[in-house]
Amino acid sequence: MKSDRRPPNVTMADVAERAGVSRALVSIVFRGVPGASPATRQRVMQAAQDLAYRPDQRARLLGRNRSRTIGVVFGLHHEFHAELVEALYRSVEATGYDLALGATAPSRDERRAVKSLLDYRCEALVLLGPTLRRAAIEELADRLPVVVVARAMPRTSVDVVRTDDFGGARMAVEHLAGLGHTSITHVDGRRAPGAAERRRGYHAAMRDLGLLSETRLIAGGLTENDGERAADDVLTGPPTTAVTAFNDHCAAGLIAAARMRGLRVPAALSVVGNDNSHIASLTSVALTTIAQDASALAGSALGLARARAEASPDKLSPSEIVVPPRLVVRHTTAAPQPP
Amino acid sequence: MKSDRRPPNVTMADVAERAGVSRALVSIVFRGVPGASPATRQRVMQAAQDLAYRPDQRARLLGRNRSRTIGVVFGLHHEFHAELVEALYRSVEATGYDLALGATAPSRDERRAVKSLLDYRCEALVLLGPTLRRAAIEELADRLPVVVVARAMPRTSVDVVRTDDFGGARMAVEHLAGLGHTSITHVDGRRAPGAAERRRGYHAAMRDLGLLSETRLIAGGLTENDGERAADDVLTGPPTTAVTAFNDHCAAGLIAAARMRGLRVPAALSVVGNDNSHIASLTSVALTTIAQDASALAGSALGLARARAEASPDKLSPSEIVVPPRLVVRHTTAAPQPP
DNA sequence: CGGTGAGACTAGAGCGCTCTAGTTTCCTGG
DNA sequence: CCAGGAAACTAGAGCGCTCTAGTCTCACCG
Repeated sequence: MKSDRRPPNVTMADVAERAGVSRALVSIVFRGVPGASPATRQRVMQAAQDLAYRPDQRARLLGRNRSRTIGVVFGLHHEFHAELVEALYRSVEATGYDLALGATAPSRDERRAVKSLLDYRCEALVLLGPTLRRAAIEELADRLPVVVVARAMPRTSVDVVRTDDFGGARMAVEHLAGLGHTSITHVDGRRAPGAAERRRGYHAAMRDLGLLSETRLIAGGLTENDGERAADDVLTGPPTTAVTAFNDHCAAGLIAAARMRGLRVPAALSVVGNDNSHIASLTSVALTTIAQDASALAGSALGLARARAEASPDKLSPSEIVVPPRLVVRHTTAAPQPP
Repeated sequence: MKSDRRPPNVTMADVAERAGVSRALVSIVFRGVPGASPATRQRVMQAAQDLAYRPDQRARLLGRNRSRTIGVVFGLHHEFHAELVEALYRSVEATGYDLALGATAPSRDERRAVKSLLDYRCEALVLLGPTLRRAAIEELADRLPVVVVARAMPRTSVDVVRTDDFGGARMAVEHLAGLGHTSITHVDGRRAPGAAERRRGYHAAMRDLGLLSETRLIAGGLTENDGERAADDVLTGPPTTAVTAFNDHCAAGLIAAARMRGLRVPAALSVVGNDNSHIASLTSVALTTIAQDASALAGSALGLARARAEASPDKLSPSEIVVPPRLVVRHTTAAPQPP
């Protein structure tokens, strides 16, 4: 089957010649705009098929002076970003826009990713959980529309789409309270992005449930190790029957440490995570957690990006879209053991 | 700071004018080829800086009739692919090539990813663990150079870069034998890609160690659940002190089930996984496993892709590069408990 | 039956680069 | 003092598309 590989690229002119029409007509047909008779359309398509013609994307973009491309900066190793990217692909489908991916990793920082995307003349940038300095993001937003996803940026000039972390934390507490728990502890994420919001949500929920006196806050972190360390603090001191953790990893570490001490989860200790990471769905963990709505986040982000790309600069004032999270009940929460 | 956003794109001509030279000279400077005096070079660079000029990538690619772009198809949710992509970015750095990412996900299949990459006129395609039919891949390889990574494709016309699964399985067994284990069981991956190789490696190692009579093969799978199920078979029947599992997830499930039964790992049962997935490095799992060398795989893949992109078609015969894996010792393996 | 206008189609000028084939400048050696 | 040649620089034709401003055809209407 080693046929004529790499034929001297088939271009529009070739198709035009074979179909016996002008190049412009081929363009019309391929863009699907009016201006060609059905018969001709058919003929052109046939010719294109015969020659295995595919329009050159680069040239298209160059020609019409819009790239119709939206750049997405995402963390290669960040599993939730993967979900967001997938959702973005789905959302972009019907819009006529294209996605260009710029990956971020320990060995490749966001500036690099942004730069290469800029070189391809994206019309807008969607930054997933950017760690860039606020000023850097705003500077970027001076050059092209920027949408920040999954990071709170209070009082900024860029668009933000994020999950309601405050509400999510509240949901976790309410779920536990609903099961009958009263002494509910929060293991927080210290200074991690979102940690403050979740802490506040926890607090507000406890207050509203009349459990203010039971409020107990423990410094945690983002990793399993943080969770394990926090277990010491949780399990000593006043007895607690339930914990909401900053995220799933922290929760998993906590659970592992608790079980190591012979504590049964959820019988003796209920735990709610946050993020619905892959780890939460592992059957050996089966963590009850708060899930973010990737589709909604992606859809909103794309909507904003397009709106700005199409609007004349600075016509729209920056908006913040807050998406509600969802409680996913698995097997780490149960009614408290009768004493 | 809402300055003049979206300035009517600054082009090469603008830079040329400001520097008082021809467009061609600007091109020379930006391509870094000889033909400009240091003084001029300096002047042009300054002008470019003043205008915040960045060459339009699309136009560059169109102009020189080579895209110098290598397409990479990867699975968004496949964590090892993330590592490979990162390594590819590192490898591509110094080559003057660029990477274009095409993501694959449950809702976006490989054909889609390949198609969009093709539209950007990549010069070669690197497919990470493709699930495409063999025929589809070979057909693709008729159109442009294709390198398949992390999938064995015996007797094919495309280049393949993969890890030595046979050797990896052998390493796992030898590690266990070195610790003093003799009754070593293998929980396999049934028909999963790579499973057969690993099974064979296990077998060969057992034979070479004179442990053929201890050989015990149990049907497993790729998931945690498969591992949990396999635990039943492993723990009933003839006593086993060590297990090599098809992959880390299967191993983790096995360990969880074993611990659930009160069996101590590694004291009573040593377990070796395979792949060095994220889950293996979790402190609550800390799985001894076999790691693939992402850098080597990426480097080789890129090398092949470039070689083919540069060579005249079909000059090179297809090659298969097999990269040795590496044993990562964590805390699920130890010497067998004295009886 | 000439005028009109919609529909089908084309010529050709970009888009922002690259690159070949020059032209100009200036040094060097005979 | 000039031939020769390298180095510095420029003109202009692409690359493969899009899109504006046409031209041509032909049905339809007053």
